[in-house]
Amino acid sequence: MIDSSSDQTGFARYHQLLSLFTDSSSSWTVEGLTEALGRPKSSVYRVVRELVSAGYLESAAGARYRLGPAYIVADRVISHTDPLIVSGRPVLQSLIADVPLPCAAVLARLFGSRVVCVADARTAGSHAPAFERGRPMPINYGATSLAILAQTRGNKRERLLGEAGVTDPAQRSQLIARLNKIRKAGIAVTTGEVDTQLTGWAVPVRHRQFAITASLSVVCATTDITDPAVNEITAMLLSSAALIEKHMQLVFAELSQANTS
Amino acid sequence: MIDSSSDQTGFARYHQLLSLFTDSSSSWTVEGLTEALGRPKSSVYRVVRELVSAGYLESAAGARYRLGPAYIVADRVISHTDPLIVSGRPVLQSLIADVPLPCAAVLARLFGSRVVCVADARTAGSHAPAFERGRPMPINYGATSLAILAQTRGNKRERLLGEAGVTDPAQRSQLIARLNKIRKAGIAVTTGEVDTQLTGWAVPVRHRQFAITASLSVVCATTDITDPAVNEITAMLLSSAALIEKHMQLVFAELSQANTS
DNA sequence: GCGCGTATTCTCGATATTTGATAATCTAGC
DNA sequence: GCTAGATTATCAAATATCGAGAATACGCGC
Repeated sequence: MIDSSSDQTGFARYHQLLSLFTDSSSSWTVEGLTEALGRPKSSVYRVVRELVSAGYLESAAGARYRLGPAYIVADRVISHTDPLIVSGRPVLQSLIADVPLPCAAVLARLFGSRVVCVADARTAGSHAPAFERGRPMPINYGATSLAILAQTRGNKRERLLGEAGVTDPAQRSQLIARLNKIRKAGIAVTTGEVDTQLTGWAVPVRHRQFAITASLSVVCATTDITDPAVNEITAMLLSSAALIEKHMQLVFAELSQANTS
Repeated sequence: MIDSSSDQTGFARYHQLLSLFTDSSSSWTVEGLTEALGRPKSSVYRVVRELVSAGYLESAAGARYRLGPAYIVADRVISHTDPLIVSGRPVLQSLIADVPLPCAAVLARLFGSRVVCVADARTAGSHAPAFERGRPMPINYGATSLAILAQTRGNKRERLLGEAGVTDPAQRSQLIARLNKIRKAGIAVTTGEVDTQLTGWAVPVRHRQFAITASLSVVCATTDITDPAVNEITAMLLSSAALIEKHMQLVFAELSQANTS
């Protein structure tokens, strides 16, 4: 497979190669990379060597390469410093503790034209939802994604819908109607859209100055749900999201002060 | 601060900038980067823009930038596919469940001239050890690091000692004597070397074909320790390490088969 | 809304870097 | 030790980067 569409200059040269490493293709030989990128072996070797010495790749068994520990290190820096994650993590913990069912809590945000979970937590007996930390998911279904998409408008939303492949006009207007409802209700609820057995509730999480567009969700087995539990979940989600936003505001205020001093 | 020592070519140009983002300096303005890198604003802007569009950086409040979600996504790929992590994670869980004290378990490996934890687990009542996932630690003290350093020899060890700043001859020979003892004993034990209140036990974890040099540790509060617990911990560590190595061998066999078919 | 100061992108010729075919070297397995 | 495959070195041509300065976009206060 030869990718001749985009050019091979600047960071894209490295990014294209690194993007090839996925769950299903987690290690590559130089020969494989050569074919996938459509470039000569000597060039691929040079790029690989540079990435290895920076820790972004490392050599594995059988003349293969895989992603290196630099990512683990950077991920920790993010986990410790990202305002959304730092503000959200403790709230996720208390949220799953307070929900009266086995459940998972998910804090997710936009990444390009997809949604990625940045922090999650689960009670002991719960099922793992498809939204797990670091896994990019489609933006156009599932409560977690819809709660994010519902916050967008105008050009940005158009771009997202286009990149998500929502082209059919009927499908498109149906989705937009759904998003409007979600925006009005302040909460998104979906059953079996992402995980067949699970139901998700999601509310928006925002911070204007940080330019954060995110969502907070609770996911439970559909068969476990009771009416009083739904009421509790809804209330807890809303207050938890408010708590996260408030905490982000604190972080922001500290940062502003640090900047001026 | 101007860094004019190493050149600004190839991936290093991006890596140097990305390396500036740490726990204590998790967001930068372009002006700050300009000073830190000693390059003109227009060049820094270009590099930043490229990294933002790849998701390696993102813009934050107050004209600042921080590490982007690409790292979170890549970290998940590693967590799901790295043979050491995949083989080690379940073992860490059963290890902390079986140790009769509140404790943490740490799976760590070399990264450059430092040691990085790649997976950890803790029982409820335990203290968090300094070795946490993704945090680079010195190679020349603490059971976790020493168990790794003790596996090295010759030039590689020399390089590591040099880069760790072990230059004083007395200090150096003392360390080497320690490493030899550890290698003979098959286990490293240190008390209060990294965390003042904690004691760590660490055993080597290896895989020849994967070129993996790692260690598996248990860390407990020093005051909790009892003689029978020490015996149990030692035995469990050794059998757990063997289990991880065995599982990695399985992964390796599968991979080999996949390659030839 | 309007204007202002700052943040960011654009422009473009000189210059350093990347490129890639090939040769040389290293390495692991036998 | 030998051999096949993996990796690095070489070098002139092609190309991207560099950086100063101009132009534009953006956000905030009025």
